[in-house]
Amino acid sequence: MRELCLPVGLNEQEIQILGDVVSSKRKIQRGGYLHRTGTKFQSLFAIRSGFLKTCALEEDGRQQVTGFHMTGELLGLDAISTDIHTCDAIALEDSEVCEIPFAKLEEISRTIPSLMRHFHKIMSREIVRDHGVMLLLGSMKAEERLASFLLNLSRRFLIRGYSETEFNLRMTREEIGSYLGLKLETVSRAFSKLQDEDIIAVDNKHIQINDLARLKMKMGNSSCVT
Amino acid sequence: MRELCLPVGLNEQEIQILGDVVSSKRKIQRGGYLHRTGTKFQSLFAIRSGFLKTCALEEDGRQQVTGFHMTGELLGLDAISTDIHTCDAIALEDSEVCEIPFAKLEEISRTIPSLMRHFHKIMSREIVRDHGVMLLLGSMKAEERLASFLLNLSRRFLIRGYSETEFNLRMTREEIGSYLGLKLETVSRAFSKLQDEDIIAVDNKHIQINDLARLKMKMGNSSCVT
DNA sequence: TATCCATTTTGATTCAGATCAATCAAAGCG
DNA sequence: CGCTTTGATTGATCTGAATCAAAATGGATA
Repeated sequence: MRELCLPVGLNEQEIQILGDVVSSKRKIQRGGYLHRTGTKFQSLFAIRSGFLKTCALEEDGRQQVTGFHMTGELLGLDAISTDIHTCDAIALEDSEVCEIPFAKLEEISRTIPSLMRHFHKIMSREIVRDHGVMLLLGSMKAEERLASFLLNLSRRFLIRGYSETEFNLRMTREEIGSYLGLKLETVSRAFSKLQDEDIIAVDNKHIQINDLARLKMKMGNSSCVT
Repeated sequence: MRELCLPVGLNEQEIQILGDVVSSKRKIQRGGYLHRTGTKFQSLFAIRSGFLKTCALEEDGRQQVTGFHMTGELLGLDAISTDIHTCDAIALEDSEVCEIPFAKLEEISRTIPSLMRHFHKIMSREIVRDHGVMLLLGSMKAEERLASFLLNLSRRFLIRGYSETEFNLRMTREEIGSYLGLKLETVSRAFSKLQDEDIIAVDNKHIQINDLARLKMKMGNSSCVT
């Protein structure tokens, strides 16, 4: 329970109540679906371990990775609006999630104000995150996007107690490209460029950040350079 | 009260309770700020009339329009996560909003389940909307983006009882460009192109859609054309 | 180990949109 | 009523990323 994203600031009894709601755990193999676009929404999913991507797909076949998700994050928020999942959630490595029946969560959040409050903050944070991606897609160049992406991963690994300068990517260049609004070749070139400048070292999926400061520079200095 | 976005499916007594919470109305002149990035978050704002834009701005000065908002929509959802507004909200025409103290909304939503449910749907819908914009920014060409934008406006005007084929834009080409991840010249050219094809008629801010069906085609056929 | 398939890298070329620049129209103002 | 400012359109040119193509690498499997 403790490792869930939700119980922040709850007391023992409240955690107990929440624990009764978070009934089942589910394992998803690498490549497996946690949920599919168009299916009925029942539950949110809290990631206990692993790594997943979410993909939106339009009627016209257009498809895009809308996010990469790791331990402690909550999936399914988009489905609340229509009770239908609006994206696929696919495991990029073997993963484990807790299923949280949404109706029950709403019910108990009525009696635990801090839970409700926290849940609202999580939804709001997702909106803020999306605005950040919109900014990235709308105004950054390829290299800036990749730098931003790597720094984002770096920070999230750090928070979870892993190295912020050395990690393995779980996704392909194509998936990164889809997320960043770039073609996979462009992603590859951007990696090579950053490596040539000794800012990072790339060995296929393994990333070593040599110079965090300069990587941060890469992200936000387009206006300064010009 | 009735025209607010929140009271969907509430009974008389519940509407009464909500009405007590939605205390003050506020008028904002064209060009005025409803709220600013970095200021303390207290309240959500329900738009009663008018038209506003929200702008995210990064530390590095980068700025982007994250949305255009009209009657019945709810502003401020992004600020719940940190209790600080993460964007500017600026009126593009004289507007009127209802202030909804968020703490009170959370409180009464505990006693009115349908209100809580509805509020969650509104937040979730915002997430879905943002994913749509991400898709647009990540995978559409200029002309497709503009078509998508016009159709979105068209639908929203229709819902509010206005013409879906004839309306006045409240924002400049530059603001449209910022929202769509394009430069203003590109927006202007895309307008001209659609006009040359007799799909729309443009007279400065006045838009007449001559062929809704073909405009929809424009939006989603990049894969078919190729 | 050899084979196959997916993934990644790199190069050459093309193209959509950015940038630079000029013109024009409408609105605000002394 | 000119004058200035702001916004919009259009043209010419440049550039970053897409596209097309080929080779290299890696992992999975027989």
